Amino acid sequence: MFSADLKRGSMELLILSALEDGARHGYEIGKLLEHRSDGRLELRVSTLYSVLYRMEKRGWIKGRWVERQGERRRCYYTLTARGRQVVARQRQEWQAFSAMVNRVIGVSHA
Amino acid sequence: MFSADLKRGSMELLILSALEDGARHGYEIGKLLEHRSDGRLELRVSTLYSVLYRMEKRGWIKGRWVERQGERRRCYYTLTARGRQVVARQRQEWQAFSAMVNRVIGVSHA
DNA sequence: AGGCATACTTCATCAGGCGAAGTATCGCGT
DNA sequence: ACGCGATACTTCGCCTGATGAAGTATGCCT
Repeated sequence: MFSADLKRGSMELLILSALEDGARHGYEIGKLLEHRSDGRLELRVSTLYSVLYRMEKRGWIKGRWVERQGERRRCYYTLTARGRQVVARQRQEWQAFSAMVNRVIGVSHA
Repeated sequence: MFSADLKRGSMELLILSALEDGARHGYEIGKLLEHRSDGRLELRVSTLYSVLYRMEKRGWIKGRWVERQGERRRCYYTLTARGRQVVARQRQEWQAFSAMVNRVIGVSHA
């Protein structure tokens, strides 16, 4: 629904924010974010997993494979200490940025 | 100051919004946006002009060269009818998007 | 004359979201 | 038993758009 370019700067933050209240696996993160946005945010699987792999490689999150009887294999991700710093930083940057844009594009520049 | 990825989805809108109250040339647009954002938004010249060329090719804006005695040559851009539609559409999309993100990354998901 | 601001141009690079195609398992209805 | 949709993840190549770097040229101030 929203353009890819719009999402570019915030995919990491959105995904990280889904991990703030505990471990989740990829598919779950996707569904959660779609739910939290009332279906307005659509996450493509390729995007979702590529962001997760990238963030794990950077040490922001840590994945743990869980295989149980009668369940599909899933990789549960948790935030690292570094990841917590990153999400705080990105949240702050996003809020400053969105406030700035909203102000600059706002109506009254008379 | 803000990351390139963050800016990705909003450069066009920011620049278009600078043209809503009349014709301006490239350099002027850059300075205006920097001023309106209290210096927080830094526009690179290469970005600025490439966005302008792109938008003109798409018919959102129309450039007009002005050369006067004792002045440098400047290209003044104005919004086209199509451009007015685009800026309205992009503003709406941006506002919906930023509201959605702010809500999704917001603190309380207990 | 020198230096800085003004004003625009061109081009190669790079990262990130996405489409497409694939693998595999589980549960449900018929 | 069989098909189908949902679950869950993987890989790869494409395309777009912001950027850095380098360049051109002119006007103004000292």
